[in-house]
Amino acid sequence: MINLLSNLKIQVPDKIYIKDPESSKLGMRIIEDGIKLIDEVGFDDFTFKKLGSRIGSNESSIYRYFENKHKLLLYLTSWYWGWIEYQMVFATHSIEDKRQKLIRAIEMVTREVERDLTITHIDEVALNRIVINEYSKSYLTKEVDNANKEGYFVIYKRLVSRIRDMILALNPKYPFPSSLASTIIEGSLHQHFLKDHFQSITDCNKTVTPMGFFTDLTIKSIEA
Amino acid sequence: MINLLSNLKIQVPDKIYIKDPESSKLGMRIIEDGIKLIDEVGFDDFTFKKLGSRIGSNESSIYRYFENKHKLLLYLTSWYWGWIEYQMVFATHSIEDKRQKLIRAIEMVTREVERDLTITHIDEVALNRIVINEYSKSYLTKEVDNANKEGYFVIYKRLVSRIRDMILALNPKYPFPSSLASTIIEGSLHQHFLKDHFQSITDCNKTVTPMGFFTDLTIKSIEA
DNA sequence: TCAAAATTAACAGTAATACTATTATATTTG
DNA sequence: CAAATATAATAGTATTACTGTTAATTTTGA
Repeated sequence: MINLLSNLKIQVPDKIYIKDPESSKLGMRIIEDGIKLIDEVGFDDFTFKKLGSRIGSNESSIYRYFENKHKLLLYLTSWYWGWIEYQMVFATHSIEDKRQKLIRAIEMVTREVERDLTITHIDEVALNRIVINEYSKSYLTKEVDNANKEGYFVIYKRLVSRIRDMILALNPKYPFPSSLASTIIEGSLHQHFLKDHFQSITDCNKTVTPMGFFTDLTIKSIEA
Repeated sequence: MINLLSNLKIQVPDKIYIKDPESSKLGMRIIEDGIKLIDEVGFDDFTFKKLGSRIGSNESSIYRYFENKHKLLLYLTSWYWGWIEYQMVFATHSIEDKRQKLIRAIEMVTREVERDLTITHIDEVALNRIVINEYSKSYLTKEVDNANKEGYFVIYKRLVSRIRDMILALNPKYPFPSSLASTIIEGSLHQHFLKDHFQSITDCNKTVTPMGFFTDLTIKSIEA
């Protein structure tokens, strides 16, 4: 995987940006330091002005790449899900056993992420924290339906669909494959969040993982 | 239940507000129209200025009740979970069969809400939409840990704990009772949201309900 | 019932946000 | 090397999220 990825570019829906940030040095810094700054101060307190001064550039130059900070969040989270999707597809494609394939897929979408050193300008661990803390804000808006129509969530939806298909492959009669797939992905983010802030309402900690919980939940649900 | 509730006041942690909105006419209107306005324009576009002009009052008068709009959201969602908790406790307390008790509890926290006509100043249906669309924003902030320490989420956590206890009562050996309980509640909100905006990644629709999905999931998981 | 206390309305003001627009300078490309 | 493009610098605007002050109104309790 490691060497394969170095030649791959994660494709983000191009309507999300005005100018492709991967196409210039400034664009790369917007992504690189954008991730770091959002991770540090949180999305709510993040502004293009702060990012500009951090990268020694100007607020208005950043506006040439992204219409607003919400679009930047959509870019970052789309990239994240594209990266997860790639890893999941790669890790599962050669597994013939349907059960093992699904288990591996769940592992890939629920596990703790590690740095991908083939991609130098993106800190995936920080980005994972952003997804855990901020992803909901990308769709919990009055404009969801438009954003969805524009295709801003295709990658995420495709990832959910892939898991749904693996669930159906294992048990074609299971009545809630899409809901289970979306629950695994969203629920995993939520359990990671609870583990860090609300330990009393989760079992996840250093030894119990969201992966363990969702694997158990899935297998029992569809094999029962 | 209907007549019982009319004499009950849902207790919201008092650190959330500066002055108890239930203690005055203006306070009641802040709650009543606050719900309507947030429901209409969304929490992000909601301001005290808009609410003030809507209720024929002044921005700064609202600041006497709530420090900021985030606190108002915490108040509304705490009230909502307190209301759900009350209904759940009431609906389950006389059920002896552990399995039936848990199923009923899941029903109460996942079902579509209906107006409670004993409470005139709160539109629970609109409030339910607010919880679905905005609840995450109440805790996905850099200040979660402080807010949690101040007790702003006690009601929600208590509700999750009640369901965890019912899960454990049914199967004391089930290894993920807290995670399952929190997944039922959070996941149900999420499925309701998907049903309205992302039909392709949920099975929920007019006939299939989040209730059906989570009941199946829970029973299979803990009885397997 | 009258005075004090509390509440609310009205108004003014501030720092920050989320932009847009313009111009000048630097860099890239054909 | 000229033209095109990208970026930096600056200025400006409407709105937000407040705080503070004063005046009017309502509540209360002696």
